Amino acid sequence: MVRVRFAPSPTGYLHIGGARTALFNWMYAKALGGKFVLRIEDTDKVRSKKEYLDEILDSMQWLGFHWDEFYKQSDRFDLYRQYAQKLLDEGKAYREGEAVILKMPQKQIKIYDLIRDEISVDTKEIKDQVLMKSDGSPTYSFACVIDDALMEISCVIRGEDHISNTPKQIVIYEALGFRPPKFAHLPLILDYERARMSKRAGAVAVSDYRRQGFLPEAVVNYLMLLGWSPGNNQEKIAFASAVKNFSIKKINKAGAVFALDKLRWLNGQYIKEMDTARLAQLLVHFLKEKYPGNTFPDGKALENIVQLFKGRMATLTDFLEWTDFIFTDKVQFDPESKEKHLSQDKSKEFHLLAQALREIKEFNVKSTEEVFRRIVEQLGITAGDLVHPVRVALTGRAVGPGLFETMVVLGQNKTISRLQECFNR
RNA sequence: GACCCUAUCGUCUAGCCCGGUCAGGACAAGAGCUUUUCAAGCUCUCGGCACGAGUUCAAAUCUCGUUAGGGUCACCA
Repeated sequence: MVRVRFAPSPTGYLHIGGARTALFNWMYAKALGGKFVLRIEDTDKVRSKKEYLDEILDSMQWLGFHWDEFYKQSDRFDLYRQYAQKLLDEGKAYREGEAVILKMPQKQIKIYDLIRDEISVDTKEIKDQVLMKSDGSPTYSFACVIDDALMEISCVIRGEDHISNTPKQIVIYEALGFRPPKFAHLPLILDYERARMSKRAGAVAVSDYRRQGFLPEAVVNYLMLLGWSPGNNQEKIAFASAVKNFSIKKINKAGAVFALDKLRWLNGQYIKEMDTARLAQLLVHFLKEKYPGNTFPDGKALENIVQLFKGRMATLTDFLEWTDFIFTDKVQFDPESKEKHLSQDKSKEFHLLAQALREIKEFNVKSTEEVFRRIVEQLGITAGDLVHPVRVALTGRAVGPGLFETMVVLGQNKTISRLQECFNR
C-alpha cells in the first residue's frame, strides 16, 4: 500500500515551497492509488499557533489537496515518551538532565533516494542526537521517525533541505527496530537570486497568492512545472492528465527559480478559458472587499462586464483596476491620459454626441457605433479624433476595451452624463 | 570550514538511463500582422549544453577533475 504524508509545522503560513511538496506527495498518492496523510508537526509549543494551523488547512483545501488521514503530533507525546524509554532501557540512548540522547553508532549509512539514487554518509560526521528535549517534548527527527513508521508511510517525499536529516533518522529507525521507508528529496524553490525562496522575493504564502487573485488550478499547474515536466511540451496541464503522466523518477534534481511572470501568464490562460458565469462569481468576493457596502450588478449584467475584461486579466485583482470607472461614481483620471486627450476643449463635440446618444432606444454596440460615426462625419473629423477623448472622459484612461462595448457596459445614463459633465467643472 | 546535493537559452524545462536528429517547447525580451487605444491572439527573431581532460569513428548524453551555486551542521521543524 502506497502511503505518503505532508507534515507542515504550524509556525508559519503554508509556504509556496511547502505547497509544492504537498502537491508532489498528492500526485504520487493519486498516481499510485495510495493514501495521503496530513500530519501537523506542532511539537514546538511556543512557536506553534492556531491561526497558522487554520491558514494551512485553508490553503490545502483551496489548492484542492484532500487528505485521507489527519494527525497532530501534540496528541502523541505519550507515544514518543514510551519509545524514548525503550531506547533508554536497551542502552541505545542515555540521559543528560531531563533530555534523552541517542548514541550514534559508527557506520556508513546508505540512503536510497528515488530522485537522486544512492546517497552515502559516514555517521562519524554526525553527533549524538537529542531525542527528547528537557521540557519533555520530542525533537523533530524523533517524532518524525516514530510517526512515519507507525503511520506506515511507504515513501517520504520532502524538500532537499532534509537530506542531511535523513542519515540521522535512519539511525533512529534502526535503533527502534523499524524498517526505513523509501525517500524522495525534492529540489528547492529558489528566489530570483537563486537563494532559498524568502519574503524578500515577494509573496511566499499560498494565501498571499490567493489574495492577489491567482486561481488554485494555475498555482498548482505552475508548481508542478517547477521541477517536473510531462515531457510532451505541454504547459497548461489539467491535474487529471498530470497524474496520469506522473512519475517521481522524472523529477529534476536541481533547484528551480520561481518566476512570477510565468505564473501570471498561466493564470491568465486559466481565466480566459474559464466559464464567464463562474468567473463572475469569483469576482464578487473581490468586489465586495474593495467596495464594502456597495451593491453590484449581478447575474447577466456582471457577466457582461466580466466578458469585456476577461481577455486582459492576468489575475482576478486586475479586474478591479480595469473596472473602477464602472463601480464608482466619480472617474479617476489618469493625469497623462487627461493631458494628452482632454487638454483641448471638446465640449461642443461631447454635447453633440451626448444628445445623439440620448435618442437611442436600444443602447447597444451597434446603435452607439452608428450614432458615433454619424457625429464624426457631421463634424468632419476622423473617428480617432473623438474616440480617444471620449474614452478618457468615460473611463479616466486612454487604454481599455472597445469604446462602444465600454459605453454599453457603463450604461446610457452614465455615458451621457460623463460626456456632459466632463468640461463643466 | 566540514559534509551532502546540483549544473542545457535571462527563467522553467525536453533530450541524458540506452552516445549519432540544424539541441525542441514555454515564459520574458525584440519585430511584424491585426486594431479606435491598450491588452489578447497569430507569425517571426534573439538566446543555451559551466570549464578542462579522458573514452569513442562520434559526447549535452559515459568517466574523472575543476569551477560555480545551493543545502545541512540546534534541546527549530
